[in-house]
Amino acid sequence: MPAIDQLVHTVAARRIICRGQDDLTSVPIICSGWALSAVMLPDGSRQILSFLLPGDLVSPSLLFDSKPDSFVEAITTVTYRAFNRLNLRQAITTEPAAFSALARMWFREKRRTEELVVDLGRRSASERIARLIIGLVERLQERSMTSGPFEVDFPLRQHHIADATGLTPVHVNKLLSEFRRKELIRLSDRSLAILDPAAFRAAANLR
Amino acid sequence: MPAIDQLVHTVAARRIICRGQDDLTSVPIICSGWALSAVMLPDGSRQILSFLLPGDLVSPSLLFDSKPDSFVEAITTVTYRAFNRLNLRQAITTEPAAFSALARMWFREKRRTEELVVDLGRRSASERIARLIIGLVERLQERSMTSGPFEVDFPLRQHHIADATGLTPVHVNKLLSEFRRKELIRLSDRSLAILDPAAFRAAANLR
DNA sequence: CGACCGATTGATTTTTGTCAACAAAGGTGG
DNA sequence: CCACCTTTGTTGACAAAAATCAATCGGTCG
Repeated sequence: MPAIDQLVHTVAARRIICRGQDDLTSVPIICSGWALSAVMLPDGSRQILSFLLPGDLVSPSLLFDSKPDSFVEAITTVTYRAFNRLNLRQAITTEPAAFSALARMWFREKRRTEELVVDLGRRSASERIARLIIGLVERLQERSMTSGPFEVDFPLRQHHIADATGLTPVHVNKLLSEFRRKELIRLSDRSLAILDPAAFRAAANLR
Repeated sequence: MPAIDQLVHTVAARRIICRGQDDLTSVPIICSGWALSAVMLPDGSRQILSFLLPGDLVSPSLLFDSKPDSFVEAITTVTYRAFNRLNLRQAITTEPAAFSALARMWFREKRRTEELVVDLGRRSASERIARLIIGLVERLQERSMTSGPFEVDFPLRQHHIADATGLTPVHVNKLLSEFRRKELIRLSDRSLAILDPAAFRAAANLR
């Protein structure tokens, strides 16, 4: 990744944006598109830690250090802006506002990661999938990235859902089919609609 | 939890030290004993997020905010020191050394949580248990809390291991029995020894 | 003593993964 | 534009992993 500040970069779908091992001189912020942050295991399987949407800092912790075996990959075509790492770090230590902004981001990320731990540790496969979808829809709503009341563009493949929920793609497929059969959601052609929000939240064990 | 700074508090095993909902005026640091941080689910099951050993700050994020449904519980008798939250926060924003100390703690915690995500999402039950045990032994070694080369005091009950690894106590029991049968570990009377470190690490898929 | 907690074990069920086959969609190079 | 190849989604049969249920037993603590 080039180190030039402020320049907008474009990455095609399925390409890697950065790896934990890279010594990063810049911190990317997503401008458009979806990305994922994941850990690769030696056996070839992987665990997605988070999905990154426009406005997301690519791992706040990258400000300080990198992480082994973790990487960020584009799901759709992604554009991002690279900010100078040292400059950001400087801003954080000198400006209180920047510091608390960072603290808030860290906080949100931490909370999301811990919710993921709870989901993976203590919830059923269908709960995990439903919660993942609802969480993403809520984040898209916050960004006004909706195409209808409960309808959004949804570029994830079933294997993304599998890698995020700790399941196999085949099993994800079967459970999504079941959600469709029960008319809780509609999902086709990269478009998702939650048809029965109340019932779907119930399936996710929310509210 | 009283707000008096620097005072050492004592909590009996199985008692709650603090809850996320509490508006905390102080931040506890464990002086002796083991504690756990966990999330409770409505159905009564729970997910342990981390075990706290002497020297650990009870959730660095408590410096800024609290978290719903998460709580800290004593496993053994625990003593902790309560530090004033605002003072600590002040120190962090004014002293660079304190700031980077906090950043490092945050970092370690983040890394551990993400490793937990990977374990829960992508590893088998026996790998999870072995990794949990090895991680704890390593942390105890760092603190010189060992009673032999690969031997430590180990106050966890099987249900603690179950709640940390997202398994049932019954299943944990069976897998621990298998580790014992294979003579990888010895575990009885709150004492743990890793008899065959190489084989046990292999079971954990480490190194 | 009696109640509870924790560990253990076996039988059985549920959940999830694996394997295999196939079809639709989409991109690529000729 | 077509032929080919890869990716993605789908389905069914079967296997493995883990949960559930149930019973027992030994401590520990009022």
